[in-house]
Amino acid sequence: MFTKRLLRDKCGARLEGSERRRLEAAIGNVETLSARTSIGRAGSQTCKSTLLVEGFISRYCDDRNGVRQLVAVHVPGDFVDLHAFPLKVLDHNIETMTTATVATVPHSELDAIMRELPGMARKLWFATLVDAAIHRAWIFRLGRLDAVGRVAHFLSEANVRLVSAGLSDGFRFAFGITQNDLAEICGLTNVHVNRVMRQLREEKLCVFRSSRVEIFDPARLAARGQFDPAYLYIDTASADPILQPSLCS
Amino acid sequence: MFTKRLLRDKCGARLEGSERRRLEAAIGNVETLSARTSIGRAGSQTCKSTLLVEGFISRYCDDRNGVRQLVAVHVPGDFVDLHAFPLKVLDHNIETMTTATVATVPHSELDAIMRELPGMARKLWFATLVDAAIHRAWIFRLGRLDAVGRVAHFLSEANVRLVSAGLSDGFRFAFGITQNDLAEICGLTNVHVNRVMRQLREEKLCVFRSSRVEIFDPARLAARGQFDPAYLYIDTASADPILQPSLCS
DNA sequence: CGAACGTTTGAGATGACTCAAGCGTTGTGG
DNA sequence: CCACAACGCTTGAGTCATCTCAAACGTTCG
Repeated sequence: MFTKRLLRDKCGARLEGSERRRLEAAIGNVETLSARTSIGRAGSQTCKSTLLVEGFISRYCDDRNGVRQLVAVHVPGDFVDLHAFPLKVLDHNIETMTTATVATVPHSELDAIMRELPGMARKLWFATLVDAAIHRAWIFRLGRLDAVGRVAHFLSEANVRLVSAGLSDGFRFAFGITQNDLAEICGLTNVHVNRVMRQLREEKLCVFRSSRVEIFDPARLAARGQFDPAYLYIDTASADPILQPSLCS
Repeated sequence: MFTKRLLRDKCGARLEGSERRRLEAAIGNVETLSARTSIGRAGSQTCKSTLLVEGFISRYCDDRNGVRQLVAVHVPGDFVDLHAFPLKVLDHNIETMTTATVATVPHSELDAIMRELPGMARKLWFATLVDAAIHRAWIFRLGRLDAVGRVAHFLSEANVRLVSAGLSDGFRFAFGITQNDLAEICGLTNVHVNRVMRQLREEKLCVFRSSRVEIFDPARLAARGQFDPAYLYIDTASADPILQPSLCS
């Protein structure tokens, strides 16, 4: 089943079996896209939303000179552009960061789901609000942390989200992005990200090599980035305890 | 009527008369708070949401040393913490920036409204997604603009939002915040904000004096901050054309 | 009138940037 | 299977934007 991570821990409550089945039935098509494929452009109208099954997807704004600032990174299980369901018009661009498998859900199906399953409206709304909470954490990261702190904060966030998705054991995970992507996430230059990575390596906090992140000390990394996972609204009660170590005490 | 600006231009469609009446009927109490009064704390549970009638309210995160990063500023008509309705737990703090009049809506009333008026769920959801779009613009501002650009971008945003609320004529508006607030919004120090304001004054873009902002050239200010109002999702068709000049061509 | 608060200015320190070059890895076509 | 191109990573040197610390000034309000 290609949607086994579907919205896991992202709705404030587990999806009921019937809800998950209905959502999966709503999927129009599933396809695998190569890295750096555009999925949506700022200003464009849209009548479908995208579930990320595998890989990573970014949302970003271009500045006047074409320099990017990422505003979100999505992990498998995320409803990448569910906000486009009410908004209809995108205010930013969406692109695969890696090879990615995506499932498409027509907005007409979402309308039907909201009519048929009264609890789903609240759960889908919740999922978009978690995205907003992550946006707030990114604002904090850019506004108040230095370069090392920003990268430490982002990698801590990625780790917790990937643990929740079942794609990290809490210490290492596959992450096929580049130092340049990290720069566009953290509001830095790729040159400086490189120096930051060296520092994180020398301080024995983490390494990022050949598309894999290894975190030697999640608690110290989180402390360096002032990371507190509360904003991710992961329901620790419903989550598999083995996959939910206390990373940030 | 203290809620005449209620959610104006924030729902993707105008509120119907019946919807506005129902929402006003849901208001529990209205009170005027002095500046710097806390309305909600990170980590706290909440069972009501706040409509801002008059004044300004901030949402912010504290860093380890108690330094603030604002993640949102609300203008009259905003549903300040509507996101707390689905989320229930706050991930940040909320505080008045100025003397402010607020109306409180219990979540039980919002539940009732969503049952009674089927169109409202979508409109309230929309309003929270506009907040998220503003968050994204703030991420862009912090990640990719220099100090002058950040302040120019924020003041351009404030101007357009206040025009929409009927509180700016497109060139000047009352804004009872301090340079230190501006610093906490733009991820700068108050000393540097002061130098930025001098530069904006010398370049004849805008002045901020005795709690009033005057923008001499909205288009040039917007250009300096790479500001494009599309992310505010203001429905220009339904807005009063006199209050919606083309500020950022 | 005095206290509290916000604004303004200066001088020196520093974190991140720019530009430039070299190195390592990966994938591909001859 | 090698060679080369493309891409990403690494390092250095010099510059610049913003920060820190410190002090003085202006304004508001009780």
